[in-house]
Amino acid sequence: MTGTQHFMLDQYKQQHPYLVALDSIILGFDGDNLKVLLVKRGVNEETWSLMGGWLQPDETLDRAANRILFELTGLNDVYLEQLHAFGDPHRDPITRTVSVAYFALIKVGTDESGLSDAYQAQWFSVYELPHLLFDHAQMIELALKRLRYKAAHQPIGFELMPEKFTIPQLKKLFDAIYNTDFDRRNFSRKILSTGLLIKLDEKQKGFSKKGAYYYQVDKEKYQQASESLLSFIAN
Amino acid sequence: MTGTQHFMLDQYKQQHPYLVALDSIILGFDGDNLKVLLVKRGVNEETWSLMGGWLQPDETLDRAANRILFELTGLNDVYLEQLHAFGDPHRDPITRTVSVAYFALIKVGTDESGLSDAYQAQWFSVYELPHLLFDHAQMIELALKRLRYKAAHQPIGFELMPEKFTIPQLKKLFDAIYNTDFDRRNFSRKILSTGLLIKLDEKQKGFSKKGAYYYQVDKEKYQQASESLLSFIAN
DNA sequence: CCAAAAGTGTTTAGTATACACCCATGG
DNA sequence: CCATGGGTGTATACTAAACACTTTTGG
Repeated sequence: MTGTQHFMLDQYKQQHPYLVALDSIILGFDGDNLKVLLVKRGVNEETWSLMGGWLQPDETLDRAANRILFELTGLNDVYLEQLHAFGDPHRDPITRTVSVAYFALIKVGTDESGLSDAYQAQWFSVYELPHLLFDHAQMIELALKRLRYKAAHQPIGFELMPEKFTIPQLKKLFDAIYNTDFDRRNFSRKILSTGLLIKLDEKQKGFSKKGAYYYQVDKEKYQQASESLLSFIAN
Repeated sequence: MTGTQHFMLDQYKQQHPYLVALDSIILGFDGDNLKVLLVKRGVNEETWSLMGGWLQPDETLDRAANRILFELTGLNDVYLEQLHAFGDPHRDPITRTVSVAYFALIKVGTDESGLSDAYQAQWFSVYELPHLLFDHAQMIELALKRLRYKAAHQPIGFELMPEKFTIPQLKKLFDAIYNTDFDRRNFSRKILSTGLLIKLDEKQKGFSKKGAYYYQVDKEKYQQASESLLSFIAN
């Protein structure tokens, strides 16, 4: 037994360790456009970067991603899921790094105050990105694909909406995600048929003359729907 | 510039590096059941393991996964895609290791001869697994979820079939994947309506009295379909 | 009172499900 | 000649897409 263990340890010792980073694609919706939150890197004035950090010895990957997200946004209960591990030997020119990318969906406007000043964070339209560090552009692209895919199959879109929202607002989100223009009437019917929305007695004022009813997500049903779908879908 | 660079290097030097492993969930179909290929670990006679290995300094993750798969199976052109990164601090009790899991779909029976003897590999039904190393059971479970999900949305199932196959055989595969019993007639129509299959002039003999026609995948159309779907779906 | 946005209804086409029926052939 | 598995057809129910019409209200 001890012999075997020693043999194993030797096997392990021969291997090269690498730094493991986490990068988060933080997506938000401002009412018109799908946005991604980027931070400024000291390296180059014109290079932006995803929010990232290093994996610490006592952390799981999920936990590390949550910690890093919290450091920037001050938010804790955020939709966050692992996207993909990136490990090109030259992706980081300084040293070999494997980065596990996560994507987060947050409700913009809910609480911008939590945004840490330390990182000089800024929202960018996902269709007009600045020059990005390393393979971060690739990561964002993949995150968008995943979002599009998932939003079509599960009620993930609500994660990007505020607590109260109108159907026309929700349609705008889907239009932005798919970069298209859904039929107002069919969209409304389809969304309501999920039974996940609760109609409130309050109408939106100031935008349109008639005013649209506010809705909120039926958290219980949403939970169930997410679970039944998530157990079926990967992750 | 050099100042900045030095600063960055210091930042990097403070970080802890970890071993990065790759583990492959190799799935196959023997005509009746969905199987996973496991190897015996020296540690314990009764513990089996996924085929795995270490990330080498010059490799991308995909390349490393392919290499490791080749070492075991001798196969090169195999469906292989990244599944998920696993990084629990205690998943490997010997040392902290982050493992990037891949899942592979191979055509069983095509060429068993390539299987390296060095690893004592064996096929297990995915519904009757032995005791597994670390978090490998979890990895297999996730791979199955992903397979179920993907097979429902893209023509990925063919990767598990031999070059020539009959519709009833393909139905058996889908029955095995979903652990259900699809309607023979509707299944046939649905599959054929994809236009991805080419009917051959040959019938299967020995199994049924009438004999079922063999089909093969229309590689060109399959390629297109995969691309259009893959560009939409994550990864 | 009208323009603009919101909400409801209807028609039509396409797809999925369930099931009935015929075909081919080895024993 | 019939049991068994393979192949084709059809009636019905859903679901999705396209589009017309009515409602509300600020200016």
